Amino acid sequence: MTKAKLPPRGTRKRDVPLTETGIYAAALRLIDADGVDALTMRKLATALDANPMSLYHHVPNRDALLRGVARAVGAQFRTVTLENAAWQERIRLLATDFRTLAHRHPNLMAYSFSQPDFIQPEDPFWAALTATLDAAGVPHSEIRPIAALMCAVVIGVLTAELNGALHQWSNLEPIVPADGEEGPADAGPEEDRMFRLVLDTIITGLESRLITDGDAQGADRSLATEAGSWTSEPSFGPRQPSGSGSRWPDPV
Amino acid sequence: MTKAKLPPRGTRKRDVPLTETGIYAAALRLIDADGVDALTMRKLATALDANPMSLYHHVPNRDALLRGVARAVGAQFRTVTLENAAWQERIRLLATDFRTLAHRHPNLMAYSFSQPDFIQPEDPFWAALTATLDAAGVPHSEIRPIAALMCAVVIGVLTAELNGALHQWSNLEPIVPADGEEGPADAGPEEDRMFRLVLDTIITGLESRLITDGDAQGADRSLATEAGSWTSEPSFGPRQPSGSGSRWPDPV
DNA sequence: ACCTGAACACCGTTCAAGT
DNA sequence: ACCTGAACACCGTTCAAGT
Repeated sequence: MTKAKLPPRGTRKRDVPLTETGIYAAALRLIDADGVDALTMRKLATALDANPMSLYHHVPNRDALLRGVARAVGAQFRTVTLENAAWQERIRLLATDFRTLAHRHPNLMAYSFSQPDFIQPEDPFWAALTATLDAAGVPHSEIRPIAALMCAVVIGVLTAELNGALHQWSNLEPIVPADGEEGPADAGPEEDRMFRLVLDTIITGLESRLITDGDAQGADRSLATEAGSWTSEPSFGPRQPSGSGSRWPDPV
Repeated sequence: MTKAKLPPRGTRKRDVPLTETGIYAAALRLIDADGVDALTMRKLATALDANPMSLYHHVPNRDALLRGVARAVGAQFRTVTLENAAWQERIRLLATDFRTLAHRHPNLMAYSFSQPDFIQPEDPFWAALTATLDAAGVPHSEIRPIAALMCAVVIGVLTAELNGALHQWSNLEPIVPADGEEGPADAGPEEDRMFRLVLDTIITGLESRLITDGDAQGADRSLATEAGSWTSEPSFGPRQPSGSGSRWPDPV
């Protein structure tokens, strides 16, 4: 890297030739800031201090650009390490990692979630999910449909969380304003609790189905004893993923 | 513009002044045909045989137009009649009616599902859902979060069905082609089965939670005896909503 | 009151021409 | 090989002017 060639004057943003990955990185920055719709080939070019038409030398078109950004970000996440914990915990870990990624780049993920090819058969994520369902005792013919449904469910809940629908729906039927000022506080912990609630509910539902179908080979411990109650406090719970690799973004 | 001046081709589409509802109807036709992104103020105007700028006299802008179309179509559905069946069946009915609407206008609903204000507190649908959860014995403080999560889950599954993700994910890991030609057939019945599967799973999960929390006042009958098995045939099942109002669109 | 033509400020993308 | 200016075919929307 030749540093001797100093930029002409002032803040030149790019002293290096255009690269596909560099274009993706700049696009991700713009998407994080203003959303996918606001990302424009022309605005991206000026952010890169380049001519708009130069981009087309590295990226076929805008759609391919977005796909590339989504793929690059997804690669951050698809390297989930498996452990030999109970399948319930492994599913929880996969889902919370998914959610962490959604929190990190909400604008991009809201777009990615609407793309049908967001999850690919080669993804380590898909392999981990299907392997977990297999370990749980799901019959082989049902593993892929169940995995697909779980992806759809988690994506649906995350989409509703990201666009604010979850929060708005939970607060429907506005309560009459009492004397004290009870602001709706920050949305964070309540949505944490709701996410755990869906996860627990579908896991419990899966367990029931596995047990009903005769002895399931992998589901020997019932979650009934540790099932959270309706009235469990949002501030803490026994359902925290036991720090086995799921790290949460700083509450902003 | 006098009537004597006819457009070149004889079929004049509009001999009546522009109306807000007429604009919505024409917009819905275009959306059904080509999707929301392809709906353009200019194309809509030519479809109505009007000047593009005339539309702005009845509709503030394109966003308001789309909201209006979504609201008009949603009103078709939000008049769900409640019965006094078991809460499980009532939830199934609400969900399948939702799905019927999604099948009738897939392009529009794929857009509506991404709008956070698609479900409003005044909707009969929301009232029916919360009343059903209340009847099931869900504690009052949890009714709205649970209803919100069920909406998010159903919307997630329907979105994945509409954009083909559900079908694609289910067919991941391509099977080695055996001797016989086992084509993937039509996507319809398999997705019917998957939709019932999610519904049953979350209903079973809810039942478990209700029973675990001590006696739930409304859940006296267990679904265990009628719970479908993993290997139930897709062609029929005991889970059909008993013809109590859920009508399916003609399989196209 | 309702409609309209012209115009503005944007888009994504093509293409021939530069170096 | 990489880049670029000009241009094309679209957008949503504003606005002054028509009837």
